[in-house]
Amino acid sequence: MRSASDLTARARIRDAALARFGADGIAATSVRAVAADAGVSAALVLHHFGSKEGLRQACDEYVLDAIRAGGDADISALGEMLQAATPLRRYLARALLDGSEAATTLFTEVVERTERWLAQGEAEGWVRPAADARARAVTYVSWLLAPLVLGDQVGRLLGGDPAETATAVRSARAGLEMLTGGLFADDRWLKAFTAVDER
Amino acid sequence: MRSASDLTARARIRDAALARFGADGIAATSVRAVAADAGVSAALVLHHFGSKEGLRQACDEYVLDAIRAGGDADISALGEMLQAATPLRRYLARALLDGSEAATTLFTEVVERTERWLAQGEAEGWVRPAADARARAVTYVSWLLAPLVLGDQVGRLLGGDPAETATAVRSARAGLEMLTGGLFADDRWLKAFTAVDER
DNA sequence: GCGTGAACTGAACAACTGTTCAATACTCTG
DNA sequence: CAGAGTATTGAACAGTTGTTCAGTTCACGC
Repeated sequence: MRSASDLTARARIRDAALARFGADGIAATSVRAVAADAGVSAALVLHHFGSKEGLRQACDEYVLDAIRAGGDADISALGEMLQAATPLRRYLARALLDGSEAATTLFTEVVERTERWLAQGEAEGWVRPAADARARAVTYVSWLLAPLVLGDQVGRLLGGDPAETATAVRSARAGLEMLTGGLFADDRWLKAFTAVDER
Repeated sequence: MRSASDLTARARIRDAALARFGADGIAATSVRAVAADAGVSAALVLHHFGSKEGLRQACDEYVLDAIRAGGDADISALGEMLQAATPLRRYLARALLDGSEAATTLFTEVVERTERWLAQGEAEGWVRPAADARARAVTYVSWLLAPLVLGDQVGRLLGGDPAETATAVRSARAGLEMLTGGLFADDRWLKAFTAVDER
């Protein structure tokens, strides 16, 4: 963990913004609050990033780069990456909900990578065939991101110790079990859903 | 669909707040904006709800009641309920992320109801046994809520037509298939995860 | 009709917002 | 050392924020 003082002011501001934006939301965070966290004046924030919107975009790009840098290997790397960097996680969750441009790009990228990955698995026999490959990829990715976005709620009900890694692992394992063996032993719900859907 | 003018001013304000809070976030929404949407003065909003925070709590309670009223039968009823009421959905997603008291209560309630439901299914043989029943229930609920919270992203990649019901159904079906048959045909990922976890 | 209380309003207030600007401190190049 | 350019600041700005308040309109029981 790097200390706050050896970073350039610009980087300190960006980190402070990332944390504040993630914790309280962008609209609820003032430029002055970010400046105070970074130990600089509000004017300097604007000097470096032009405007609050510019600061937000800088955060977007930083998160995007950070995830792209770590996530080239496979999907699980992205998961580990996100588990490690809590402020990043929170910010990303907000960005996804607010529909920022960077978040939209990221979501699209991850979905497409996942769709290819699942198609490959299907060809090699370790992924079951799907009726709607696109919908499956989208749903799978949103499931991957769910504990991230709802991290506070999930963490609270699974022990809620500050070291979130343990609870994240517990949740990930439960998810993997459902995806491996299935949750339902027969297709009663699938049938019921189909029946309702055809109406 | 009820028209805006037959409602009491208080109800109109609450509905306007629900929509605005959900669309833009609470911090980004001003009391004056809500008042304008409801066709009243800003002072009247404060007269009825005391403060902006009071207005938020009223929204919380309203959402909680609306969901409780419809969701007593089983889980799928909650799903349909949420699909129908888009403004409610959006507001709930924000509330879950912000960790409001009502959202926390709701999440806890749903998890506990789900855990009992899954335990019953396990006893009756239509749900596969789980190593960690609690973690499974929490994860399952967060998966249920994922397309809700990430609705904009999911909708965009699955056609994005304004009638969101169609895409929601598509996503729900893909999810149900994964939960019924499983996604992975063998346990390679589960084994890999266990191996990493034990380190 | 009359009064009483609720619904409702416009104007005002202090605090805070993002942003600008002139001025100062700092760091490196020539 | 001179100077150019960057980093950094405090003070000020116009606009918006949540909230207050005195006053007006309205409906209804006596």
